[in-house]
Amino acid sequence: MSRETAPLDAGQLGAYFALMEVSSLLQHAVEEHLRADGDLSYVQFQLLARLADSPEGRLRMTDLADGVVYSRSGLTYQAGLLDRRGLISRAPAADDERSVMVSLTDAGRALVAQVLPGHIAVVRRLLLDSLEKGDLAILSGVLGTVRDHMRALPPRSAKPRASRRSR
Amino acid sequence: MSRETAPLDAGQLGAYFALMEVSSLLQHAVEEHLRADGDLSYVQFQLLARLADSPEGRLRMTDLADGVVYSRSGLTYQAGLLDRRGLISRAPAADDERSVMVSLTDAGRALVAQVLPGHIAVVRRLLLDSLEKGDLAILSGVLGTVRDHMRALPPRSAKPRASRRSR
DNA sequence: GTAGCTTGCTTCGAGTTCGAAGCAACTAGG
DNA sequence: CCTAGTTGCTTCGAACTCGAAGCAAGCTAC
Repeated sequence: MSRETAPLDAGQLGAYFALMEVSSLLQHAVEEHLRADGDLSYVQFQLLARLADSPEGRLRMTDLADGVVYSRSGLTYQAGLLDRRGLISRAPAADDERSVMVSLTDAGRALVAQVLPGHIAVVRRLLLDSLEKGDLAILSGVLGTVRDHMRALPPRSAKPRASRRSR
Repeated sequence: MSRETAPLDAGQLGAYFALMEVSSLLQHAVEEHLRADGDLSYVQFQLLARLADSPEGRLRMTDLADGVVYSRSGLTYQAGLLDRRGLISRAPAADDERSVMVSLTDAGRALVAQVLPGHIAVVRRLLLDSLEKGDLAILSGVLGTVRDHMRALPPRSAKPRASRRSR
């Protein structure tokens, strides 16, 4: 049995399981709140939040999809919903006719502002309150490293269609 | 603005985002592998693995659903699929006619054994390889605490239907 | 320029998800 | 026992998700 596929020891298993379970529970809790408080799904909130966070309040579809780890077709669907509700608007990019720039509308920005406090409260209650101050720093440090590591490896949404980087 | 809803500082935000992003990326990667290697979804694998892990190789539907943070109706659906493929079997519990005991079949156990090495390899490559030995222990310790904290708070699947604890 | 590629997005179909409502088996209180 | 409440699971409908296929705009090399 190679080193790659050798069984995981208790610590490794524990970390992996705990990670997936915590994120899963947290997501469910957050989702419940967002639905009640602003009639938003978790994905929708993520999209709006990411837009609100971006310097210009607008992003290309692809960047948005990659940001939230989401399929492109799924994004088209969700963008349709958000557009219909007047929370975002879409327009072809000036420099590239193919690209669609998604912008947050005032209503969208207002909705984010409306649900954010409750959202934060949930995250605090479930995640942050059970962390010591030191733990928090460690957690974000460690997970940050992991994320960069992961992002460096596989192109998620929009993987190269034919050729790979090296061939 | 109350303490509960005050904005999160950079460290808190970083921890929260990193957590959700890492789990999301990891899940997608694992899912891809499981699909290719054993025609299983992530949920299905979790269900089988949990059964394989249980002392008797069998569990009640509800416990299974709670274990993987999944809706009861969703579990019924997935159990149907797994049953049809001969990976699990279902039978009413002896002591309570309402309960359904789910058992792993030999085929199910074999399939878990088949996909496990690859599964481990993916987890290792994406998650574990980017962790220092010390980080790993810390991560699993911290997340373990968080999980217990979360589990203690809200009854996820199967929340009280009518009355609440206090009224 | 133009043929052949790559890229950005959408459409489509099939499969999956959830919560609400429903049904049967247990349980408590009289 | 009966009645009312609770619990375990399934059914149902509506919504969401994904990847494959499709289409148009951009790029490259001749």
